[in-house]
Amino acid sequence: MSQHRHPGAPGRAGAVPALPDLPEATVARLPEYLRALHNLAESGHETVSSEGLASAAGVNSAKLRKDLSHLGSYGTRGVGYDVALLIEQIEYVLGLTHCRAVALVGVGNLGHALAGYDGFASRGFRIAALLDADRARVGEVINGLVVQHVDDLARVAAEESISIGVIATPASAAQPVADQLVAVGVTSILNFAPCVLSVPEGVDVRKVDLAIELQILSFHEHRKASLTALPATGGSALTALPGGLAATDTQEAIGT
Amino acid sequence: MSQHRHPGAPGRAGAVPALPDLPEATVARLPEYLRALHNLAESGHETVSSEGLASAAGVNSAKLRKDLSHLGSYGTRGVGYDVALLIEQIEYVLGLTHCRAVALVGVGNLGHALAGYDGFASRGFRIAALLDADRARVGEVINGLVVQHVDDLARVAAEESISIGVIATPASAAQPVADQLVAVGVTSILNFAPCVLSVPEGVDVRKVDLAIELQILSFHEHRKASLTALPATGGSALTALPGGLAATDTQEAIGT
DNA sequence: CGCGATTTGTGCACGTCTTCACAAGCGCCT
DNA sequence: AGGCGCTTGTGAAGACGTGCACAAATCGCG
Repeated sequence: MSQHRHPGAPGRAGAVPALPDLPEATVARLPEYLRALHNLAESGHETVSSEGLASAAGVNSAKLRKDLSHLGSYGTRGVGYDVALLIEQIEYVLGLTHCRAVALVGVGNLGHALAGYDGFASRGFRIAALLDADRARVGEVINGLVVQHVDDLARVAAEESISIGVIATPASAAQPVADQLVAVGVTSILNFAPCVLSVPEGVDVRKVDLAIELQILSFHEHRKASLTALPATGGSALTALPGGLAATDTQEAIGT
Repeated sequence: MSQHRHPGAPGRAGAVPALPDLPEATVARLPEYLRALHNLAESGHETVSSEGLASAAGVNSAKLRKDLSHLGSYGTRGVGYDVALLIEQIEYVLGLTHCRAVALVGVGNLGHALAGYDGFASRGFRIAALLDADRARVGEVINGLVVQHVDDLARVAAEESISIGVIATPASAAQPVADQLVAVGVTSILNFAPCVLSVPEGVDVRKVDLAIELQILSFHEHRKASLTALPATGGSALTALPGGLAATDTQEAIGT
C-alpha cells in the first residue's frame, strides 16, 4: 500500500475506473469534504492536514482519514493532502467530472426557490428542464427556463440526457411523477414531497423533508427542557440507572 | 412489561415526564411514522398493524416495532396500534403538543419558499418572524409577515418565545447569524447555508444542504454507470472478491 | 370457557460505523 | 547521511443500528 499512484479520473486509460464501493456514511460526507476543499483552495492553501480539513468539514480527523483512505492513498505522510489533487479525486468518485442535467418537477413555492438556487450550478449540476402538471404554469419563465408540461417529459428527456429528477410537487402528485420519471429512464430521484415513493429496484431515491428536520429539533428542545426541569434527581436518573425507569415500571411490579 | 399504561402526555400528573433517551435513528424516524399515522387517521383507520404502518412509512416492520417499543407499550397484541393514541404519544415525545415558534433568517430565494411553505404550519410550527440583514428587504411583507432587520432579533425574541432558528442566508452570513441566535437564547438551529456552524455546547444544529443530496445521488449514478460498463467481469469483481481490486493494486506489486 | 389465529415486544446475532492508538513513511535540518 | 518531528493509513475494539425469529399476550369464536 504505497507508491503514490493516481488511479482515478486523471490518467486512467479507459480501463476499469476501479470504483471502490464506499460505505454509505463515507459517501454522504465526501461532498462536505469537497466543499471545504474548495474553500481552502480559494484561500490559497495548496496542502492541508487531516486535522485541518476535518475541522473545516466539521468532523473528527480519524474519521476523515478513514474516509479518504477508502479512495486510495492521496496523502503524504508528514505533509498532508494536496488540495487540488484531492478535489480532483473526490469529484471523480462522485461522478462530478461532467455536468449533470437535472429535471425539476413542480414549480410551486419550493420549486421556484430550487430553480433559482445557484448552489446547484456552482457544484456541477444544471437544471435542464422545469416541469409542472398545472397548465396555467406552463410557459412561465423562471431563471431563463420555460416551464413545460409534465406530460412532455418523454420529449424533454430525449432532448437532454436527464441524470437526476427532483420532485417538488405536493405529496399527492409525487408518486405519479416518480413513475413518469422512472418511465423515461431516470434512476436517481430527489424527493421533497412528504411521502414515501415506491420505485423499482435500481432506482435511488433520497428524501428531504423540511418539516421532519424541525420535528427532530423539536424533540431535542423538548428533551433539553425536561432535563432542566429536573434539578437534582433528573440529571442522573435518566442516564440509565438500574432504577431509572422505576417511575413507570413500578406499575408492572404491581401488576405481577 | 405489560399493563397497558399511558405515561406520556395525557394523564401525567406533573411528575417526571419520563422521556426515555431514544436512539437518534429512532428519533429521526418518528416524524415519518407520525405523518403516516395522520394519513391513516384521515382515511378512517382506527388501528393499524406494525406491518401496515411500516409499509406506509417505508420501513421494515421489525424496525418499526422496536422504535415504538422505546416509547413504551402502546400496541395491543393480536390487534395492532391505536392510531389516535399513537399520534398523541409520538407528538408528545417530539414536543409537538404545543405550537413552536420559528424565526427564519434570510428571505432570499430559499427563505421566501420556506416562509410560504405550508407544511410547517400543518405540523405544529409557526413562523413567528422573518429577518434579513439587507435593509432593502426590511419592511417587505411575505405571507402576512413583515420582514424585520436581523439586528432586531433580541426584541423579536423577547416578544415571541422563539424555539427554533432557521438560517437561510448565504454561507458567509451564516456564522454571525448563528451567533446572534445563540445570543438570544435559541438552542436549536436548522441551517440551510452550505457551511459548518460552530456553536456552544447544548445548542443543536441540523444541516440541510440541497447540493449535497444531489452529489450523493450523482455518486450512485456514477457507480451504476460504471457497473453496466462491465458486462462480464464487473458484476462480480466489485462485490468484494479477493482479487477485485487487483486492477489498481497490481501497480503496488510492481512498485515493490 | 378454552382454543386458535394474530400481532406485539424483545433477546440475539450480525453488520456497519466510529474511535483510539500506533506503526510506517515522508521531509527537513544538521 | 542520519535522525527527528510530523502526519498519514490502518488494525482492533467498542458503540450503534438492523433484522430475524419466537415467546407472550390479546381477541374472537365455537
